[in-house]
Amino acid sequence: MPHTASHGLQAFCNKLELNAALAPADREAVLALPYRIKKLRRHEFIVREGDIARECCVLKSGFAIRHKVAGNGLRQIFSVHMRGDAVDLHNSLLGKADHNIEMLSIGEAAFIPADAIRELTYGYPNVGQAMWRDTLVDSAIFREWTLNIGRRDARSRMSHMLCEFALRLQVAGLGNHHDYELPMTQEELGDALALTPIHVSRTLKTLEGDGLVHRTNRAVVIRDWDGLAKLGDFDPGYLHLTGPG
Amino acid sequence: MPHTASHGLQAFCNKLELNAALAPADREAVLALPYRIKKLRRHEFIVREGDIARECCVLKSGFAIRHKVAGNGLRQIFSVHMRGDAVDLHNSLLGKADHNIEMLSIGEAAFIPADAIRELTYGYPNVGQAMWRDTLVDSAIFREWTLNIGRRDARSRMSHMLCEFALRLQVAGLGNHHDYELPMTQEELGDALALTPIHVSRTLKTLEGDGLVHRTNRAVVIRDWDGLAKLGDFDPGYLHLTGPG
DNA sequence: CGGGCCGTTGAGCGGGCTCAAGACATGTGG
DNA sequence: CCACATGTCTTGAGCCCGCTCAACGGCCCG
Repeated sequence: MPHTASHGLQAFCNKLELNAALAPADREAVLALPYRIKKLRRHEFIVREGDIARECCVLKSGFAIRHKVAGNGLRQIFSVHMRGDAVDLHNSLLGKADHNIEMLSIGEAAFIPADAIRELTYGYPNVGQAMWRDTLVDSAIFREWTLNIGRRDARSRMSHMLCEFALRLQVAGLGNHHDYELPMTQEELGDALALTPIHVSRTLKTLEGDGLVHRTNRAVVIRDWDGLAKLGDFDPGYLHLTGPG
Repeated sequence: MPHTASHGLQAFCNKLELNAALAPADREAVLALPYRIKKLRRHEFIVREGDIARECCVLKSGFAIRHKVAGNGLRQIFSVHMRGDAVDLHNSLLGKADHNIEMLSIGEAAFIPADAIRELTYGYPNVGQAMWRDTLVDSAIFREWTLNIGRRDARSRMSHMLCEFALRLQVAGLGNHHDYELPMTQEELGDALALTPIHVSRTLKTLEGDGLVHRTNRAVVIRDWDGLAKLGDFDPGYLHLTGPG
């Protein structure tokens, strides 16, 4: 799998190839998509709920989150995205955005006109399939988060999420099972897990006390993968990392 | 919009037309898909987690749920499906199912080979777009449920779900804003809302006491739509009922 | 050196859970 | 027709996980 990130869409193309076999012509067509690169600040919104999304954004570096704010002011983060993720295929194909996408860190992204994506799927159905499948994997992750929030207690919830990030970051070439950067504050962790930041702090403390993980600055060190996966009830099947079939 | 349900895939076709403009040839191609009709019993599983899904199932009548059971034995329902819903485009295109689909009531469904779906999208990209969009709307509903479970209290959660069902059933031609059948037990409502059945009972009681809804047997009567929608923090935007753009 | 931002710690509260019992429908077979 | 089992809903009492409110400490960066 090529890892050269010189081209703005290379990481995206790599990710699509995990989803479906692409012919050389398919790959060229993806890399030939028109796009512009934009630098993004921390906390900058890429899409806001209610926007008509005319562009689709692929992350080149940095981290972003999907989220929505309920009427009572509480925020729920739905997913965390990293290099190579097409961060708003959802919003751009649905028309009107139903949630926000916000940068978690500084970064760079490629913006592709939504029409160009649509046309690409007409001419290159393999690529269309791969992108469709990519959004289906996102769906599977949403479901697992629902299960996580609805049916697991704070310690399990946290463990599960840390395991998921470990695997996804490894696949994206940004770390390994045991050690990765994660630029999230405890408040942001809380909004992802539906916990208060205070309880996030206490929960992490007990996980560290049990020798499962260690967290410094904005990094995570997993000390006992098996223990963490067991506590987190973590089965990576829902990430569909092995491709179709 | 035609409502004749004589053909097994008519309701599905109607639903796709909400998502994208279909040419007559597109419509014919959908209705020409090979399928077999099967009667389904209450609690019958259509797909089980871990299955390799080779068929895609479209509901002709009855209700079905998506769900998954956590390691601690607690079940989370992700969505409820009704006539015309392609209930496992997700699983069948991802390959290995990562969740269960189970009938909530008796019903009938059309089973279409997954390969036929895939080929259809190659020959009829408009149909492919419409199906992709359909799964994206499912995604949006998953996200809203995550928000609902993570960030709203029991009364709001219940109100929100009852509002969602009212609108979706109306679009499917199965009721109206104020009055619809919903064959779910309180235990099933609890598994959808991440509440215990006991608390579901108490919550419904207080909503009835406030004159918002009335529930009998397996039906729902909404007495005060505005009040229920306000309490449930319900904004139907995420259902994307107005089509693309 | 001051002011955000972030993380920690403590004390008390409360929404939803647990456990338990009972009410009320169904259906089923005798 | 009743006896009984099963599934569903209700009600009560007590408890606990995670929340709220509040204060403090560390850190970075101007």
